[in-house]
Amino acid sequence: MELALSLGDSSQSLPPFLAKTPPTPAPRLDFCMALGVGMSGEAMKETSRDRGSSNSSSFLQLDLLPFSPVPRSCNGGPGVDRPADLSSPFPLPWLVEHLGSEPELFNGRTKRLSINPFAAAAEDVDDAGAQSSSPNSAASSFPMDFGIVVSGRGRGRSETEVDAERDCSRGSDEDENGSTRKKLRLSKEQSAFLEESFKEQSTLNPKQKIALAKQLNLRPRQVEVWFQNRRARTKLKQTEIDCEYLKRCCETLTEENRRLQKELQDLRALKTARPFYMQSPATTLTMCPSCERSVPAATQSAVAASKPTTTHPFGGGQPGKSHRVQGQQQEQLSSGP
DNA sequence: GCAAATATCGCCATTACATCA
DNA sequence: GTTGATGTAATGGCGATATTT
Repeated sequence: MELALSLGDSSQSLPPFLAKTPPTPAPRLDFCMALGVGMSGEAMKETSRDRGSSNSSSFLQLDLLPFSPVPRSCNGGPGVDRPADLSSPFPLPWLVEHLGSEPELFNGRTKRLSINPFAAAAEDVDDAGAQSSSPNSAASSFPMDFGIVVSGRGRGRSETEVDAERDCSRGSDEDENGSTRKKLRLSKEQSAFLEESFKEQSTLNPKQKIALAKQLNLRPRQVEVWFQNRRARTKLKQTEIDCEYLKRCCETLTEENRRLQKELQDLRALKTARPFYMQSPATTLTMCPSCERSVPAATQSAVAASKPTTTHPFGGGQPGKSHRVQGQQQEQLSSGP
């Protein structure tokens, strides 16, 4: 599954695969999301390691969040409101970029596919950002002090450097100034956009992460962490729902058990009062599927005779769901107090 | 072809911080 | 102004998987 984010007039400047969807009635500036579907989770994982299959997906364009932020730092520079992507015939450069791309070489050999596209993307993003992005730009639409710390992973950088960078981004408690990094809260717009992205897909491949981070003026690691925490919240909520459901099931079963115990007690009392009733050979009890009460087969057959289409003594339920209780209940009834 | 080493990713538990009552 | 509760960004560890050596 592919998720592409683009900023600008959703009715224009779309690649051919996006042109399938009806354009918005009136041109306007907003976020566009291109979502490639038709791929399983495993396939998606696979795709994240091999971006070459992007063009086999079908895409769906979504218009999202007209209030979504338009980081000025992502566009052509000070005073330019439209992002650079708008001028491109393909507003989803990272998507187009890998249509038919070949595995790249690193130091004379093929690098891991999971690294290369990411590296290339990071480089591209970095390149784009280098000329347009000002990490701590005061002109940013976000009331935050985030910088795009999209690193230059990829060609020309060693894996050690890449690793050190990830470790740095994952584990460091100190920023470049040596001061303890404060916890930063995402703006409502950023959270809303991430939420919309999460609704479309709960995991991101490296390129989507980069693209999303660029759109939101966040570090890719922040996007990654947000999705991880969001998945955890979803799971927790689902666990609570499941727990509640099981609790209700338990209560129902407890009540049912209580009812059956009482019924058994009644039957035993009945046996004591009318012992001849139990002298008949192997009485067959049938469980009513709707009311779940056991009834003697005599009653059942009498009713069944009048309603030949069902074995239900009360005229309801399905024959196949009736529970025939033989022997065991007979024993239970016989071994009463 | 196989095993060890390495890289990457997601999940999880936990911490740390911001916000609110 | 202080405090405790709550929400959530961020961290570190671990296992699974893929790739490289």
